[in-house]
Amino acid sequence: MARATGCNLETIRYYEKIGIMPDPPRSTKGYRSYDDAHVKRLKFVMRSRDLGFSLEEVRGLLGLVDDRSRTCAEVQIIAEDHLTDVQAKIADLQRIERVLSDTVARCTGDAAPECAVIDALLDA
Amino acid sequence: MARATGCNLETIRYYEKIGIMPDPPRSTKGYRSYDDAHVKRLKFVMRSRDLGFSLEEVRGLLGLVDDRSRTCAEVQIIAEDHLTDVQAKIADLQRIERVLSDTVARCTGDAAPECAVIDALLDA
DNA sequence: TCTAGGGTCTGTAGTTGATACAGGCTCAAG
DNA sequence: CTTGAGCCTGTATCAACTACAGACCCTAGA
Repeated sequence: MARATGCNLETIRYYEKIGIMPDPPRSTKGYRSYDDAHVKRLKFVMRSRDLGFSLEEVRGLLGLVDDRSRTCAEVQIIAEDHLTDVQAKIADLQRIERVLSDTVARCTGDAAPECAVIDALLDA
Repeated sequence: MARATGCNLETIRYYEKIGIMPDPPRSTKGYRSYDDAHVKRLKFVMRSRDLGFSLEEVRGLLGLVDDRSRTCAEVQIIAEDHLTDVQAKIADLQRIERVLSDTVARCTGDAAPECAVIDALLDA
């Protein structure tokens, strides 16, 4: 399954340990055997993680996948909360980017021991 | 010093343990006593962390503060590397934001068990 | 003088999301 | 029959803290 999905082997076992992935059936020698449903679930997890959902959020989303009697409204809440988080992080990073690029621009970059970046950090 | 800087008490001791902050002199009963230089250094660390520098990067910056014979060019390298990282993170998050907001927009948000977000994660 | 409350001290464990072994078993090819 | 690869479990490690436990210490009020 690691090869099929590109997911790290240890990560799959980690997901199993924390209950994100189910315990798969084992061969007589104890080897895990996975089927298409496992692969599909893992891909779901990977895509969710790639979109920045935390494992707890993924757990919530999986609960909604597993129990299709639950509603779109529940999913919407999780996704919108996450979207808000992402937007806040973007705003934060953009602020940082502004400060950094302003300061770096004032850097002469020469061999002198005076530096605009250090000064900004010392005196801001 | 925690009160003076707004830094968590445990965090200050953590910085001391890992060598970001120097071991302060102690009273006879073993209480730490800090002076203005400590406060200034801690504020430097806090501002650097706030700008997203890792503790290792902060350590590098502090080295340049401590040894003013070193150059502006060295600082510029650290700061520009970090700026590149920040810009990459912003781009990543903006991609995520696009996908998320597109998907959430297709969410009906009603009581039905069908959900555009789940479908996107399942079938993408 | 006693006591209650807050502060400080050290040291250790927990957090998130993995990743990296160590040490052992199994399996297929040459 | 060996060699190399793969799998198994379990534990340790990473960043950057945070949260205790259990022990002191210090000051203010009764």
